[in-house]
Amino acid sequence: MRLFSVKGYKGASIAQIEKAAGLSPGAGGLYRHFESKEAVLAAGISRHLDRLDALRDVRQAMGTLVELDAQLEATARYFLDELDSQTELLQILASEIRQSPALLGAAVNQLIESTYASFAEWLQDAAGPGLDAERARTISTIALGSLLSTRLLRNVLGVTSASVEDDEIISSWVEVVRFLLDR
Amino acid sequence: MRLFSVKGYKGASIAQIEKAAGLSPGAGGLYRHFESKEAVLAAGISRHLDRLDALRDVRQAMGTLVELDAQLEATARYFLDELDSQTELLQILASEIRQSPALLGAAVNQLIESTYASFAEWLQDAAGPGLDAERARTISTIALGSLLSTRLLRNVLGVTSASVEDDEIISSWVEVVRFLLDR
Amino acid sequence: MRLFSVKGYKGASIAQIEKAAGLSPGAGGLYRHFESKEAVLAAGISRHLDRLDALRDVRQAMGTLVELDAQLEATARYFLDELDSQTELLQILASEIRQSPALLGAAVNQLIESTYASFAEWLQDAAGPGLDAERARTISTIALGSLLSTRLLRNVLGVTSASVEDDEIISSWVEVVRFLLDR
Amino acid sequence: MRLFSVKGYKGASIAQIEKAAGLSPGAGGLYRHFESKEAVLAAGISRHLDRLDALRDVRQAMGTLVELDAQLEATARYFLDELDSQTELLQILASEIRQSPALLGAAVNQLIESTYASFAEWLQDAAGPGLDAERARTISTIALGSLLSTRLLRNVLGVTSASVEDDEIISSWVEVVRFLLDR
DNA sequence: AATGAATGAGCTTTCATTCAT
DNA sequence: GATGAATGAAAGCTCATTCAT
Repeated sequence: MRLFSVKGYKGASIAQIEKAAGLSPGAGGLYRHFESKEAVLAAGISRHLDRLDALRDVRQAMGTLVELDAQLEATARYFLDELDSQTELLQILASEIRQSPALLGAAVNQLIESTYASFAEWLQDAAGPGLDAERARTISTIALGSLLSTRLLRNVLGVTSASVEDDEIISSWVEVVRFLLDR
Repeated sequence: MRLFSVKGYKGASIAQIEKAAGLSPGAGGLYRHFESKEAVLAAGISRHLDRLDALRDVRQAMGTLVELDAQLEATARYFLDELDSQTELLQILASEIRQSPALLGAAVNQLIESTYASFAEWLQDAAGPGLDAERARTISTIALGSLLSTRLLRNVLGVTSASVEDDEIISSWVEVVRFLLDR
Repeated sequence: MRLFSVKGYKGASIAQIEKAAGLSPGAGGLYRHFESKEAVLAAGISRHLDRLDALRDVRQAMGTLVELDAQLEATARYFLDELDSQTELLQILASEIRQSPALLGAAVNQLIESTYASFAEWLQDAAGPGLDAERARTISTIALGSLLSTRLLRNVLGVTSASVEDDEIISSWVEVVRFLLDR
Repeated sequence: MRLFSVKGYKGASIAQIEKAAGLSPGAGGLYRHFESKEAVLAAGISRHLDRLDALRDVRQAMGTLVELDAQLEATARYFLDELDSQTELLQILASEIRQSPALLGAAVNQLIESTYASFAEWLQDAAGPGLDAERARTISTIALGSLLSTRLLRNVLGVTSASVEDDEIISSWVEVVRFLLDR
């Protein structure tokens, strides 16, 4: 997966993968373990997805925190950390989604959709019955999106310049979510 | 550029590019016009960048609008439209940045950095002297990031599920920026 | 011919030849003047051969000299000079003779055979009736060959090391030819 | 090496080499054994050079012969035979020396220089202290050159016409060397 | 289970040659 | 007479995949 993320699916040759796996490069030993190159990618994606169950429920980040601000801050940090730990997967998805939509489409949707939905649900719980589902969904999109964009820019698009500190982002982000909830 | 964005740099063969350009595929006619395959990409990136001057100054979207809400809404719509019109470029950047950082690095930074900086400046103008540069930069990152993420998800990562309507996003986004400015 | 001698027939492209001839490279302007690439080589060879009439008669080198030693020395110097001035042709012949034997075979034979024969005749004249044709031919081969080899080594095989001065060679060579004649 | 000598380095395609080696032409199977086309030539040259140790010491040709004439005749025949057996190498050298001077330069010098030097040393031994090194070197150049030229003409330049029999050449050549030594 | 070797297909690039302008 | 452009063919080389050992 590291090779796929760095060199792209086409750019990572079977020989390189074999070498990285401790097999003799170019000997085809990989085919004892995978049916084809595409199966290697599929298996890698699948393994990444298994680890993603965690991200699906952003709520768990809050643990036993009771204060809203603390809950939100924990959520933000957890979300950013999870995105960072999934950098390889995101890079592969961004590169190959248009070549293998069937294989990768499910992965993206699982990664993003369930996270957004989970946070929307939490928002509704936190705000009480005054917040309808659609609006909760909108707030979730805006709120998580502003965090997500920092990671997509840095980890996927390779933007290095002019980044704002995470602490700055998070403290303003907490205010914004509070504001959106209170309204 | 369409071929590069759909199939990736390695996946788009010279023969396919020639065919798409009306040349006989595989005959190398392209080399009368470009020195190498990489030069084709460089020229395409360069041409895209020339068109990006518009995006650099998000302020121009507001035109003669005087009311703050209207200004912000125009800005949001303009930003989203520009991102949509640069879909190809974003897809290529996301796919190839790790292979050709020298060639593409400038493009990403020009596209993103100048836009963020420009919006931060506008925020300072709108908020008056109470808003320092660092905080303006933070707000710009959060605000534009939440819009940007919708486009990166849809256009780059291919996320199709569960998108919220632009109108919903924008109306909440305007409120958020107002809140951040007023505080 | 310079290009052919330096890069070989295959290595010298039509575009390079056009450029060297002041035509725009790759435009095919050369085909107004020659029917094919091979015709360019043929014309070049032909032009070189026209200049070779001189070499055919080594006798002319001696001019009005009467003393045998002086005649021989003049012959040797003339022969070496001619070989040097035909370096390009020799390089091309050595490189391409096996590809275009029909085209180039005549050239080599004209260059060498007539020279050897001419010197053999002169030897017979100089030695008087005691020297039969076959032996004159043998002496010519040995004598001219020892001069020729220095040029083939240096100009065709690119041997740079350990060459003996021409003056040394020539003075011993004159002695050798005298010895062969006198016997 | 046969292909290189007949068609030249550029003219011998990888596909032809593969075919000649029993591989399926154009499949690139050769690249499992050589890094590049140039490496094939380098390996071939290197293998030829290993066999050239013999030629370096022309003295060995004389074996236990005691009579000078017999020694010289054996030397001449040995030298001519070695040159004939290195025809391929000489043809390649003559064709490609100007394209790959680094690769081939060593080969020519090893082939020629050491042979000339070795014969010069033998001449000094045979003539006694009256023959200084420079003159021995000159004689070596003239004597071996006259033999060499017959092979370069025939094997490298493809001259077919008017060759003198080896026996004729050798018998006169022995006389010449004797004369040069005795003087 | 692993490897050296092989192969069909395809890649980027070069080139001799042609041709409308 | 010269040129920009085009093209069929072929070059060197890479690679996913197969297979006997």
